[in-house]
Amino acid sequence: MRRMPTVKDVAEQAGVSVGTVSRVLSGETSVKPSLREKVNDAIAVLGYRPNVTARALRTSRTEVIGLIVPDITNPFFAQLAASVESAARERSHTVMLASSHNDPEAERHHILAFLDRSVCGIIVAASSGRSDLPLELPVPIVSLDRRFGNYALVSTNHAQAASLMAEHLYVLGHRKIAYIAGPPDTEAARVRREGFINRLAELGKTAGPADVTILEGKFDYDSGERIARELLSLPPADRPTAIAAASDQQAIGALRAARDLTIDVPRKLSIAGFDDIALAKLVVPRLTTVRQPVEKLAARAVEFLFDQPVLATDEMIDGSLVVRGSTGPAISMKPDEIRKQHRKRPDDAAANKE
Amino acid sequence: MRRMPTVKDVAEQAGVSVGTVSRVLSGETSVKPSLREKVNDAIAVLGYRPNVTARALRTSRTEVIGLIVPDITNPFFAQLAASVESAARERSHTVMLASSHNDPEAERHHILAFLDRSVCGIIVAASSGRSDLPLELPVPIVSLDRRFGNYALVSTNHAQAASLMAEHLYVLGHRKIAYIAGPPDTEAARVRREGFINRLAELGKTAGPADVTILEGKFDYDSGERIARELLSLPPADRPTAIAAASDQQAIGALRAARDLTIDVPRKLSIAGFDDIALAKLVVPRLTTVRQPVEKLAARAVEFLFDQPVLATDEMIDGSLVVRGSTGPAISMKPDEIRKQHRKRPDDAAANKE
DNA sequence: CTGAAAGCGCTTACAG
DNA sequence: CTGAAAGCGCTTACAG
Repeated sequence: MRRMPTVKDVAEQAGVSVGTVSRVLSGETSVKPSLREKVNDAIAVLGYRPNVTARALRTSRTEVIGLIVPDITNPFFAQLAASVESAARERSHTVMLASSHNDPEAERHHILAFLDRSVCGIIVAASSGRSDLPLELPVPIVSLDRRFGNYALVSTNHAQAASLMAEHLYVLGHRKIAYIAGPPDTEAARVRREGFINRLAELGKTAGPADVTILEGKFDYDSGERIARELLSLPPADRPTAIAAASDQQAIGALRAARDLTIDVPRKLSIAGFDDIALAKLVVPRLTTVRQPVEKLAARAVEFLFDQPVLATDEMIDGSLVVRGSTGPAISMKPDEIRKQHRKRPDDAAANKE
Repeated sequence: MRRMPTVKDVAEQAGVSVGTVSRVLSGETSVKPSLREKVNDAIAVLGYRPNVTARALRTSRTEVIGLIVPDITNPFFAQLAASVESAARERSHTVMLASSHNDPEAERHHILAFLDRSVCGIIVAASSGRSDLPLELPVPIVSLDRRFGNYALVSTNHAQAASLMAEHLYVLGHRKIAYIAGPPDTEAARVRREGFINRLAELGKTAGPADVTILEGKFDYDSGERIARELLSLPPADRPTAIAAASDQQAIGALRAARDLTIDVPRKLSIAGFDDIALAKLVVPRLTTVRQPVEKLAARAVEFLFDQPVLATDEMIDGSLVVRGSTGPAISMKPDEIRKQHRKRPDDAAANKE
């Protein structure tokens, strides 16, 4: 519990003024090498570490980035948080992480708390609720994955990514498809959903229309399981042959439901997710999904904070299809029909992994 | 980007001195009600928010708790982090979260960064590597789940919890058991492992010894999958009838391996985990595991910071067995034998869930 | 009960 | 190139 050494201590030890100490600390080139050396020695001897609080007060600038995610318990956001931290570290910035528990009130609270601590920028993956901040912010802010207020958004190209999945299922011969959407008050959920059905509609003109049912839920396991259970308790003739979900968690929940009802995936039912969380390749069968470019997203969001406010435009990064074991040909289709379909879109395979 | 109002602005607006403003802010009772009201009005009018940086500099005290976890991407720690945040919020404290990526160097770095920001206390779930901090800390620090240095530890009673699992498997008739341990440089891994084999040894004296093989891995999915794959590629006669893992992630990896080798769980092989992460009940079959009392752990760790340094003794909280579908009777055992075993420990059922 | 003043540890014009 | 001094926004003895 000793008192920490200050610039004053260092100055005394080195026989210079505090101004000089401060200058070598900030790397000013104008300091005479002999003094610089003395100061550095003193710093080493005393084990001096600058007081960032004092520095922040003086300069009203810190090297910490505030990050808010809707739910740190969601593996996608955990991954995103880890990636943001890495990206920040590369610029030798620290990140303060807060979880809003999908509560706009908590979100607002955290933003204010960050501001109180004079973070140098804020990245927020918005909660589902309608959120807006009245006051003008003194620091750059950017939305990540889910738009917050009207701030610029760095996200996966959800429409493109979702269309990849629509295509995949259509080409496999599915014509009766259920889509488990995310909460409609999130932009990502809306865009994914539109991307999915629009592509399906387009394709419908080429090789026969597909029938798609949309069910809304949250992004979590439980929603997926509950909704899939409902869908699958329909008489077999009315059931979809494929279920696409707006998140891997939902898809894994759906997998669980199919399993409980002893419906064979992918033989009788295809299930696909969105995100490509670590778990996707561990479930049985392994989950076909769309990969979000998490590291790139995180890196761009961090860069955004530094580049502001020159560019304030949204940025989208393409997702990629990852085909694994949970999707397969539609049951009603004969093998040669499938082959025919596939020939129509030979580039599909390029996007696959594993 | 407006200048934020300060105590001085509030003082002017209210027609009092800054000292008085500060006093009403800190809730001092000595302020005359009429002045207090004026000040509160001024605060409201200006939308004043105290500058926590200045306050921290002056008092060298903040209301933020630093939390370091080895890997935020691990669902157990994500859950732990969320719980710590809740507990902190109840005391109107904020938490700064950092992930060490299991790197003692990063861990050290983060602790110093926290200290630089004068957090009021630090909770650390230690990385696997040998970690120690030379300097005396100016704030209380407590280990959570995994001991850091020599600091007091709040953790699940790993020995008790692991013994619960040993018992469960033994009673089911398993006599050839593999244990996937965690990294031996973590205390939790060592204690779980000892708790498991000790209890098995004890039971061995009552109804015949059990043969247990120990394999070491990390706590993650991949380790579990890799180790299980090795184990299960032995000739059937040499295979264990049950695999217990030191984490749910390992167990889920093992489940995956069993599935790939088309070994029926729990018919031919029982698999059990440790933690009870959200996912445990979603895998197929649902995972039998030991639940760690995450909320209680988090709450105690936070309290610890406030009570320090009066008590500096370790605190352990019991875990509980959660029996689901991934464990069953050993294949070699006849049903009536199992029933007999179960009668010996009728209290076992009380711990079960679902 | 309240105001004036010192000081937390820095940084940064301003002189020299 | 370097030192002395002001000041960031608070809190808290110290007077009165």
